[in-house]
Amino acid sequence: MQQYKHRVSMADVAHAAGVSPATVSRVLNDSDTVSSKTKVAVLNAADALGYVRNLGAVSLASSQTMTIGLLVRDLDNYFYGAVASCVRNESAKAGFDLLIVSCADNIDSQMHAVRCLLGHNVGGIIVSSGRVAASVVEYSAKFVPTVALASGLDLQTVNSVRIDPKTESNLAKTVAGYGHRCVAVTASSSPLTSSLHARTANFLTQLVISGVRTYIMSLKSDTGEPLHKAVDEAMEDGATAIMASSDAIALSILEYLDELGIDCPNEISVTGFDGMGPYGSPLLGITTVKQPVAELAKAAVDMVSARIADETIQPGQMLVKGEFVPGRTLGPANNSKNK
Amino acid sequence: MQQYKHRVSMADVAHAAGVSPATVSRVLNDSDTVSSKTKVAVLNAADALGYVRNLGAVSLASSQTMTIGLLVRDLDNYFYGAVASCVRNESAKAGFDLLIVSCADNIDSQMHAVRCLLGHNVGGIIVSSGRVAASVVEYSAKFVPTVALASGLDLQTVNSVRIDPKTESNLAKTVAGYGHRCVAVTASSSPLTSSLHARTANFLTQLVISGVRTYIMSLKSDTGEPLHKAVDEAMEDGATAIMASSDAIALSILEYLDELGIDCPNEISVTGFDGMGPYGSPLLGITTVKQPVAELAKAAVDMVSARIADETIQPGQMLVKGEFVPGRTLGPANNSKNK
DNA sequence: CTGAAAGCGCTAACAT
DNA sequence: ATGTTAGCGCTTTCAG
Repeated sequence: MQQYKHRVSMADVAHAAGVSPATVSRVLNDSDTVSSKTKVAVLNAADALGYVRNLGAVSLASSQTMTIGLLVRDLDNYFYGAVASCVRNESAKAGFDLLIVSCADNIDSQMHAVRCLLGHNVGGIIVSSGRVAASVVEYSAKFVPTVALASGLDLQTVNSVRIDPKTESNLAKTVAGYGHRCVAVTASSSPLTSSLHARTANFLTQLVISGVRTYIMSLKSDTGEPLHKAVDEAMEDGATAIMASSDAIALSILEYLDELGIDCPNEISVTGFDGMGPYGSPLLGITTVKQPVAELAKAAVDMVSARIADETIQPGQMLVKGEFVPGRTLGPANNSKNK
Repeated sequence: MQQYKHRVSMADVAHAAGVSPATVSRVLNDSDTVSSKTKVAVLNAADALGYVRNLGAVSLASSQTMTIGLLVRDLDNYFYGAVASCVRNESAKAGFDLLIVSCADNIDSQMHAVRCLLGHNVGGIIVSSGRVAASVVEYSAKFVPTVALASGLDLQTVNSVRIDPKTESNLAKTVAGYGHRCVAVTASSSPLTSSLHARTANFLTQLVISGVRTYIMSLKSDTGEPLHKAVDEAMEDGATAIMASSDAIALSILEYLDELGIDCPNEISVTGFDGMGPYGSPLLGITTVKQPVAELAKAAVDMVSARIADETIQPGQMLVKGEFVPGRTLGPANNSKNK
């Protein structure tokens, strides 16, 4: 534990303004039962002394809060950065402060992050990450309204906003429509995701329905050697297309194919998911789906604030539509066998 | 203000474990003066009741804190996301919780963000954004140890960690070395950045030294119409190379050139800065400089924690080296005139 | 319209 | 080794 500088307190401001602490509190809380003269005096005193409100004391005394928390696992991922950015904007509009905490890829770190948020008395928590354990989200939901944003989690106790699974099926259909008969799908394995990631599952389901042979590329990390090996194996197994569960993974795959001198999409097709920022650039030309982040964020903030305002509201689920981004990395199948 | 659910308090845990609140506090603070039997009893009770520590009350009572704050302006920017991610990892290693708040591009929002962090009793603040006003950073420094990370700000009261300006000069030299005699440099204008962004200034200085004619591309936003217009004008003015102050801007420029059917680098060269994630991809091939984010983050966290631990330490500055990334967007000059 | 006093959850002497 | 007490900065009845 470390000291932090003793700061100006409400009592100091009260003293300087020649009023009682209670009055200062009233002024700061915009109470209408204060004369405008004292209001001005207090505000001036606060300003002159450089007063900063102790939010911990405020929520301690009032059992109230104007802040919500955002838990993200990976800010080093453009998609979640964009999510955080949008969630902040929406929170601000709704009059809430947003506290963002990020965590590592293990339960302990995630639980710690949730407790940190709860410890700061957030009124609600938005969790955004496919790789946050369900138990962590459910734990959060025991204390405050919790919403899973773009997470693939489907829990009764928790609100969720995510992209319509049809968007994922449609992408799979499109791939199948290009004549691919053996398609590999990436599956990020994490100590936390016991079940298959929802997106991967949706891809697979549709591919199977479309009569396509599927191959699961199990990835321990999103980049590097393991990915290379998985790509090699998928191709050996006859896959003519790879459906990556994110643009970041798709890009890594494309880079590897480029290194190998394998032509995409003529020898093998690759699709991504997210369609954000640089990944959606026409210069990269990734065939992908653009997630409507702003819409997702707005829905998430609306949900938490509604449930904070009215405790009787039950958690609900919501789906938004993604937009197909054509790109140049998806092409007809069988070319590899023709050459 | 909104209610938040009444939670289990230390008194409840104490009661359940049949001890006094003080003992619970001792257990939670890992005091060695507690018998292992009671320790276990308390821990079990806390667990059974779902106890979550009220961090506000803790810092209120102890005037101590184990959390530091990170202020970023734009999480919707891969570079700052990466920074946030690294800062979190380093903080965790140092035993600090990290509270991240992001803000909008105006002083009010930034001041609010700093106050939010201070209000939650952070022991120190790391500010990461070129576009955060100096006054905001100095305000923060009045209360807690503050470090500017990769910001271009150079203030006495504040620590700073940034990339060595030589890295920027060297990039400019390299551009000049390719024979460019009229080079445009992007300058993001913001209500907050009164002076020129440090990076832009460093580019310009070196270009002038190298005897190159310079042209300043004033950008109101990093993308869209204004950018297009600025590119048009720079080219009309005879620029054969554009030095963008970030990869994101460079990419937007490259996309526009592509739209126009202008060949890069044969007709005009473009360089970026940051070299992170997708922007550093060989598939994009941007000639840029890679910022050592992990190193920057580590230095920043080291600085705050050192100053939190020892108040007498004076704020210092630190420079780290960036790494040149060749790419394919920088080529010899004059081609446009030859054709 | 304003002040006095109690108490939020916790820690830190001081007792024992 | 553990309990008692005061008080951190604030809000909130309750008086006036």
